[in-house]
Amino acid sequence: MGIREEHRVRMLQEIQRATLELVEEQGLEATTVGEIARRVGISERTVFRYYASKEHALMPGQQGLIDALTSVESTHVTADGILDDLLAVSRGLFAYEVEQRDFRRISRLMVQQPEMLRVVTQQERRLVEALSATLVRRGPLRALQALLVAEVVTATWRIAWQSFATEELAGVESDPLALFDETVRELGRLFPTGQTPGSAVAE
Amino acid sequence: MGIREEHRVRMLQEIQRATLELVEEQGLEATTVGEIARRVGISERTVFRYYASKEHALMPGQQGLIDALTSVESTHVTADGILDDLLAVSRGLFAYEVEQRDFRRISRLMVQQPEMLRVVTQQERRLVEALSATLVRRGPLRALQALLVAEVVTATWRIAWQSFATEELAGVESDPLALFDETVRELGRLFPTGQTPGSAVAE
DNA sequence: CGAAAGATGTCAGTGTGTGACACGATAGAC
DNA sequence: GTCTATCGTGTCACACACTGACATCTTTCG
Repeated sequence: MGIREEHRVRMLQEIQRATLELVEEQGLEATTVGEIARRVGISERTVFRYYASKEHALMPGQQGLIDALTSVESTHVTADGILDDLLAVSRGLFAYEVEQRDFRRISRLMVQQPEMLRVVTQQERRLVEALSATLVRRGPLRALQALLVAEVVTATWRIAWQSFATEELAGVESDPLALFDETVRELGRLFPTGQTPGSAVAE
Repeated sequence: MGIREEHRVRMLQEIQRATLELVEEQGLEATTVGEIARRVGISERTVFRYYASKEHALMPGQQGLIDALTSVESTHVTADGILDDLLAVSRGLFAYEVEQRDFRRISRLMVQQPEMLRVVTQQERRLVEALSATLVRRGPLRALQALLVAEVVTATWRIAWQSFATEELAGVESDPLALFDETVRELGRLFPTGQTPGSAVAE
């Protein structure tokens, strides 16, 4: 594809860049689509032709994470085995993403502006849906298991990210891999025996 | 408090009832605040004086769950012990809630209209924030642990709820307690040994 | 009773998001 | 290289979700 595809990619980038700048300057709420359009030099209408909403312009979505996770071909047949594989891929991608400039900028925003966490979790819904659907379709997992695995992977990613963002803003230059591992480790510690808790208690 | 408080409670109920009806009839997107107002017989402006948004009118929030969980005084000092206590309380509340009429109606909507799941998870953000904040404030848990516990409790509730809703819509009349227990059990099975997975893999 | 506080409707305004149309630019056929 | 279908863009009109301000009526409480 020639000029057209090229132009489209550039526009997507320009709009995202402008949005990111404005949100850093004024916050998400205070930034209007009109301002974004003006900064890029296009009409408001055109912004919506590239991104479905302000939020999408800011954070086009975990498409990379979705693609990576839904294309994992696990050799395991148990839920915990598949989870391990997915976490391993997430771990690698996390270490890579964390080096990207925009990822860090969004991390900062996530800690500074609580509204941003809403946007992140919102986008992650798509990941949970896509991943659990994939797992059910081609795996030996039941719907409940697939959903649990997808939610755990997503939550792990988000919490590791959030922790990283918090530490970094506090001035600590931490190792992303170590932080991801610690998140997974602590998560595992929540289930020491695999027993069902609370069965004896009622309301 | 006399007439005023009484009237306020009634208005809250009436608006919620009207919203629920309309969303059942037409879906969330298709239902406008104007319609809600008209059905109750009040002005559009007044609807917003009772609920911050259409979504809040439909589902005033897991306030019950938030209150119940943030007031749990656990005797345990480890993350997994506290998690057990919180899950036990959730379990009891789940069994109770599931008997409520509106809870079932919302359950049905959750399965039928995918947009609804967005609303639910949205509302649950407040729960995660409130719960993790409480755990950090008065518990021996580090921020990361508190966040993990809060996310796990929330996800468990949501998944159990979702499973229940799915089964019920499929015609299966299932035992909510058993379903909640199964969700917790499967979750525990995802972490059989507590080892850190994937440490050897990179991207 | 009378004054302060609260609830409601109306009105005007901002911001998001969508459909329709016209116009200019590009791509591929010839 | 022209010609035509397709695509990108701006403009306009519109629907809907909210918000602030004001006037009016009602409840509360001294």
